[in-house]
Amino acid sequence: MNVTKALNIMKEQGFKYTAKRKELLQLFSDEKRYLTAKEVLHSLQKNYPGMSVDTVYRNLSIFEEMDILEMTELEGEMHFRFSCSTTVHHHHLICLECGKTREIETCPMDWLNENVDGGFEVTGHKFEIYGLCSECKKAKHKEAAPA
Amino acid sequence: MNVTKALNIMKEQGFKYTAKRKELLQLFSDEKRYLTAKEVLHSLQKNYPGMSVDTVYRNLSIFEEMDILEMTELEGEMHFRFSCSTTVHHHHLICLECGKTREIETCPMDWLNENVDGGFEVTGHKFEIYGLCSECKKAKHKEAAPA
DNA sequence: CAATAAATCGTAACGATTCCTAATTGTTCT
DNA sequence: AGAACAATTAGGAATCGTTACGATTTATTG
Repeated sequence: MNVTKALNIMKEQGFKYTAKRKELLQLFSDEKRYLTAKEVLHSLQKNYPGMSVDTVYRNLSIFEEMDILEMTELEGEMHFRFSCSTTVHHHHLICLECGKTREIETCPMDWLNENVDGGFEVTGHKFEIYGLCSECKKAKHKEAAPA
Repeated sequence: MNVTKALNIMKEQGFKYTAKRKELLQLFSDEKRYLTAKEVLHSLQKNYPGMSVDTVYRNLSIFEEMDILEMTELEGEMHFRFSCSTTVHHHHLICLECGKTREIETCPMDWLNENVDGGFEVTGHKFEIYGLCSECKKAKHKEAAPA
């Protein structure tokens, strides 16, 4: 996903172009990681001091419906990121410190689909691996054992 | 897990016996499915009209720390259930309508552990399959197409 | 049964998210 | 370019789940 592509999808779906929407998309293009609504708000308020929470939530929500953004819930808070470039189904390793992700292409459902039936209708699944990326791990160690 | 065992663990850890705690555990023993804090509160308020939210959350929380309850977050809300009898690591099929679950013993991490490293420190993972159990599926269809 | 610490109630506070209305802005059509 | 229309927005209030608090009650221990 990229800003231009996202703006096109937006137009096709009949949404209006606004500078704020473009900036929001640009933010996700720059920060390739999961962001909270609050992080998005604070970032955009640098250029648009009057920006309201409502605007952020509404736009995050419509972009997610258009599959421009991916959403997941981490530690009681919604997190958003640009949809991955790969169109194939995938999962993520997620750094709980900075929100950075790494893709995994294997999906556990491939192994299970056969055995699951038995009257249960599968409508979705979630597979996420949590931890610390190498950068945040280093930072933690430094902070724990200061010279 | 069962009520007696849970009460014993509670005692061992130095917590006091109260009628409310026993009733809360009994509820989870009867309802073998994920319940929200609100559902627990409403159920207990039948016998204890003055029951406060604080008490429910506090107890759910300590029981979860003692591994008497399992917790997961579904649709923005915490859900609790009695810990499964099997002590081995497992995952769940979860009915989003009624909270009933079915266990899966295969864990996707078994396949991935080898390939994941690369500086990423894994601290946890989540694998859940969502859908409708056979009972809720029937109920939905009836409701959708009334005679 | 008295002493003590834990548990509870009732309510207030909290943070994330949603909802509302009037004012503003982008788009379309001429 | 300008008028008309619908979509978007700001600002703040409302809601929801959850946590925090001081005062009171209760379980435990000796």
